Amino acid sequence: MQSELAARIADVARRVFGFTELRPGQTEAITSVAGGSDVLAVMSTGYGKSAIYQIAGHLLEGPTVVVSPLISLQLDQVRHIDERTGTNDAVAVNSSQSKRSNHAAWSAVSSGEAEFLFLAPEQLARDAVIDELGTLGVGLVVVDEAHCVSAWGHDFRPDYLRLGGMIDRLGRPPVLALTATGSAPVREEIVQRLRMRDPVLFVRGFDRPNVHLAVERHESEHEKARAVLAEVVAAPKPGLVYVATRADTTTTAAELAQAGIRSAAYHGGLGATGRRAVHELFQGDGVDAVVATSAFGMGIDKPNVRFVVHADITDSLDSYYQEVGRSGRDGAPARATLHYREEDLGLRRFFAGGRPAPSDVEAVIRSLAVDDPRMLAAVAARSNLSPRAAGTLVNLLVESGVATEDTAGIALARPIEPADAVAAVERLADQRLDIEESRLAMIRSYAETTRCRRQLLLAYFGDTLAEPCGNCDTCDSGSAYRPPVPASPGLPVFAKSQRVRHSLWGPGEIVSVEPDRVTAFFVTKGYRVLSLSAIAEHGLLVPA
DNA sequence: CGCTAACCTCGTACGAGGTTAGCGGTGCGGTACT
Repeated sequence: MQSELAARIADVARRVFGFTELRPGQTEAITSVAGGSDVLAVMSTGYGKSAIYQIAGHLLEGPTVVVSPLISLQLDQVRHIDERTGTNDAVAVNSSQSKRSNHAAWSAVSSGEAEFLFLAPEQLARDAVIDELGTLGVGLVVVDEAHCVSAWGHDFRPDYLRLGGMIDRLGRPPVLALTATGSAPVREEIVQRLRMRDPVLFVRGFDRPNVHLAVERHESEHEKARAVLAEVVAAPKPGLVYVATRADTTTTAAELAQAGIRSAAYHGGLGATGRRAVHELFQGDGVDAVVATSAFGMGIDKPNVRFVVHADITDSLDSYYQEVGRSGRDGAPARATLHYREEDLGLRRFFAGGRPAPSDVEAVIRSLAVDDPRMLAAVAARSNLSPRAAGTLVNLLVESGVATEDTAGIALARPIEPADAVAAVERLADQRLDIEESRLAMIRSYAETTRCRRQLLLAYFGDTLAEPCGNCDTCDSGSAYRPPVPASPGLPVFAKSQRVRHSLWGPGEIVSVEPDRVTAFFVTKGYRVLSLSAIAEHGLLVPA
């Protein structure tokens, strides 16, 4: 039975896609998906995540829906699959295409000509799309770049948080979630939001030992800018420079050009044409450096990126490692340097947002007290809010238990005073701010540590590196090799991934263990570092 | 939260120093216009 499936996998891989060999992890993941299990695969870009759903999709009855965050990414994937198979095996439906193309795509899927349908979550949120898919009997739902669920769902693209309900409405076919990065809390949130059932977890190709890690600390903005320029001028090319604002992409790119570096600026405001032009320049080695906001990167699979320089700190180690992961994919030496000023954390705090306006919460509550229909669009219209703002608030209300959402729409869980709803939403928003602040604290500890950076980074992602890596600045300077604080006898013992309970912060999970302290992630508080002696003294933390 | 530009105040009566308002990321979809 098992070998029969293995033979079918090998057959589809070779016959349909021309793959002669699959990598470790790929076959296992395909086997799990084809056997009907939910799967979360955390694999670096270039490892071959796409092959998993391409082969599994063909093994399962019914079309495969691929949820993908960017239209440009969807079109790349469609082209890629169609070129490999030499057929119209993949299609996309989105707002960038004409009605006619979208109609043709639907026809190709319903006739069975196309196996793969690429959609953004906003498409899947439309009733007409769900209804159409319902008649087709979707065999597999793939959520590509699944970390977007946690990174974007809460405020930026609220439909990401609603994917779980949408998949329910499709009759719960197997779900395959794919991402290149995922700390334990991010993985957990993906599983929970997508309502995955007993998911099988695959983690492969995460560490990039060839990428040298370093942090340079600066006092003044001016000094930092000069150091960034000097580093990029001297570095082997090509590479990426990440900055925090759109304005900085332009000024830094101009300064690099002045220094004789072929460079281009990139940010979300450029428009589709400008963005494509920079992508193509970079991909074809037409520039030495792209200076970009976080908009640049998803879908980039360029092997020879020699450096990723951060002129500003990111909002989390998750984002940082994702951006760093764009370097050194060919295995040759590459450099990742973070230029750090404590003051730069302020902008990240601002981006983390604040509490929603009480009047907006009240408007949504009042709109839910009115008669049907209570679909999101109607709620948005009645509360005089944009669909996005309304979606964010509805997500908060549902999560705080004030409202419920099912296929019939959104409703109040019970009658509630608007002021009480405001208070409930504010509690949740504050909790989220606490968590964001704690994620910031974790990248700050990466920036400020004197121990091995890679050990700290991998520990954050739940990986253990027994010895200092030998390829980061703290290893170069020797500070990483300073003998660790010896464990004192009589201190409590915790293990990585262990479930715990804190007397104030409730349930959590141990992220990493050091001789004198542990880092844990608490659902309501985010990351906290606790000293073992304090735990012993006050009995604050116990196994759950 | 922190930076910057623009304005204000004080006084060495034109330049230094203080105060404050505005701004800052990620993309989908649909609509209105050329």
